[in-house]
Amino acid sequence: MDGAARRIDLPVDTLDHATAAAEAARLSAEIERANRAYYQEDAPEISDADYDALLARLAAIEARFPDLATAASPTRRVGAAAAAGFREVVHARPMLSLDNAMSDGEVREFAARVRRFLSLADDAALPLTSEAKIDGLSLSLRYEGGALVSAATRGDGSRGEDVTANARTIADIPHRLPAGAPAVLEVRGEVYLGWEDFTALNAAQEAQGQKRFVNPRNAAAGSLRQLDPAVTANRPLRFLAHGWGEVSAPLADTQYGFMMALKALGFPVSDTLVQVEGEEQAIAHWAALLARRPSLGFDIDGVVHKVDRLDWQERLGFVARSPRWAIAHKFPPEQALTRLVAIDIQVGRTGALTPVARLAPISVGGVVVTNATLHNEDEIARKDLRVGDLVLVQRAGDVIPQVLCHRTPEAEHAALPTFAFPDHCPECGSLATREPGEAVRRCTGGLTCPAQRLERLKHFVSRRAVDIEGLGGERLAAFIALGWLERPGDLYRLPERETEIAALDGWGRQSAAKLAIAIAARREVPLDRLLFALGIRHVGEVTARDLARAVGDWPALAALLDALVAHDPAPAEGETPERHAKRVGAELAAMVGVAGIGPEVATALRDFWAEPHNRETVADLLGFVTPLPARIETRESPVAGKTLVFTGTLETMSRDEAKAAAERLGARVAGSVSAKTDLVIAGRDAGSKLRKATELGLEVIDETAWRAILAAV
DNA sequence: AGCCCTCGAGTTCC
DNA sequence: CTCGAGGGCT
Repeated sequence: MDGAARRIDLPVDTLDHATAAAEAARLSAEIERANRAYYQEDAPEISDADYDALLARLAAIEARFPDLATAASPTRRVGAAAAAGFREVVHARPMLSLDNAMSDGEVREFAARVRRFLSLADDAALPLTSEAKIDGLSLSLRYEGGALVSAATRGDGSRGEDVTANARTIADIPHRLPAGAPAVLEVRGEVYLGWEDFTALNAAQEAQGQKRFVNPRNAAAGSLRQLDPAVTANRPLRFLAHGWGEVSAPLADTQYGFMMALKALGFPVSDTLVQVEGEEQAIAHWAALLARRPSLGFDIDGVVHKVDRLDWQERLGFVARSPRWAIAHKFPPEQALTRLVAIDIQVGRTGALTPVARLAPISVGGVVVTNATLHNEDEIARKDLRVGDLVLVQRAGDVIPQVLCHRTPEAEHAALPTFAFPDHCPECGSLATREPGEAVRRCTGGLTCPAQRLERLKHFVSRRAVDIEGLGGERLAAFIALGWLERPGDLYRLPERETEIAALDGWGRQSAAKLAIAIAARREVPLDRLLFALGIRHVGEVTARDLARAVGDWPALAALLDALVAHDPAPAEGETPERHAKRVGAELAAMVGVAGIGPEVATALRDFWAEPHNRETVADLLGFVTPLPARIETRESPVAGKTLVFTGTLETMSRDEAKAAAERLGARVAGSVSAKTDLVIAGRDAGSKLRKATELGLEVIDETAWRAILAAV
């Protein structure tokens, strides 16, 4: 940003035509350069604010001298593209990630899990497919009536970026499918760059005085996310299909058959794809590909094994964000030795003091690593890490660097001082303590600690919480320093200061207006997100969602919280404080009555609400924000919203499968029978739970009736 | 009481 | 992604 922001701009209306033309040319060049840095190298050279300022200045000049506004001007091209940006695409079927296996043993466990879930014998045949896992980026191609209509990146799995124009420039991707293709077909695969093409691309980049790409994966990512498809067209990107999303008519009844059908339709399919009889052959294939890795010509980071039968895939379904019927069998990660230069302490939003290793820069698996988390004080002690040590570093799952151990010669290591973990917060100086039995040491400063205050606000605006765009850590910190921001409600007061913000260093009128819009867009927030955003201890995304769905809306939640605070029984005769806390915790959990919320979480909820300061913060926030009632799944099934209990042995499906099926139908599955149970499914040899259900007069059905419910939906 | 699984919290790279 | 903790099952 050198010069750009500091340059003193003359008012546009005082410029003569020649000066304006010169400045417009200079601005255009500067914007083009920034564009290249941002889009092609994924390495922005100037801040968004500075970029906005350049663009705004150029637009102002062009507005006064329209003849300077050529068709090629960045205000046209970038402006148009930026307005559209990359459109968001909602995936018809979510794009999931895969569970990882780091060893042969974990692949065998995967196979055992699958057999158990399907109620197969331990030695039953389990046909799998196995193929190399390419280190590129996932792409979903949607064809309607045989024509490519959209191409989207994975994004967060449910929503990705529309890169259709760029995908059309990739030679491996068919624009039209032959007759006979399904009316709707979503093909998923990987976009990547081969080693030779990567080397050539970097040579070309260097020849043009541009930055080299770090690795083929980043180069492919940067190339696909070009705003100008012409640039993508010049990059030799390749594509390999490995799966599918929505399909109007099934193409086969096995994974392998489906992939062959895609091949017949013109999609490139990996020549490493094979059908195997079971996990042992899959493991052998993994070993063979590890040996072939150096001669493949492109990066792979493991092998993917999938259950071949599609009817089994369907039964297995999904857990959290990954399918139960596939596993990524990773290759051993690359390791490297480097020097531990320092250990810094970071303070998180809960006050947790986290040690971070500062490392002498070292290339591991194609990326230069300089930092790595050390988790906590015990971890440092366990590995006996000392500043000055030579340490072994690897990138776990090829992403996050970790320090494995030190490899310093003993005499040298012994001479280094042991690391003394601070007992005071490095940010605010407050005492930092450890709860008995806990691994983390926490700053006790609470909101008086500037680090905690900032981290809590960062959490509030983060994508998974309230999701206010354009507010990063630095901007938040600046607002806090100005005294404009202390608690979440203050965020909604920022738009009142729009003109003041526009005048700040690094801001412009456009960026300030954009911020005001982003904030205004979040005056209605789904209750679950809002609850998560409050940052109550132990209440993360999932718990917040479960709780919000259970209570429904904000008044109901507030009533529950009030009731928790009101529940304050005195200790019984001779009851120790620990026992008392435990008993009350259990009582609170029972009051909440939501699966997954036990004594600890219930107590955290009460403690949060018992704090007058927190209630004020929430009241202040609700002056601006309307919580949207959590939408309750009202699926068309007879068990939606009901609590089910399975008992006895099910003959045709495992307990896990039954539970997953019930949850798909919107039911909740509990472990024990109580008055809250709506329906009991009794299998063979049902015992005490069935007796209790009969005593309580609950509805009880057998497995046949249960299957009928499943079949009816 | 002990085990397994899920969830929460913190972090890295770009 | 990993580790630790909480919750629920056996």
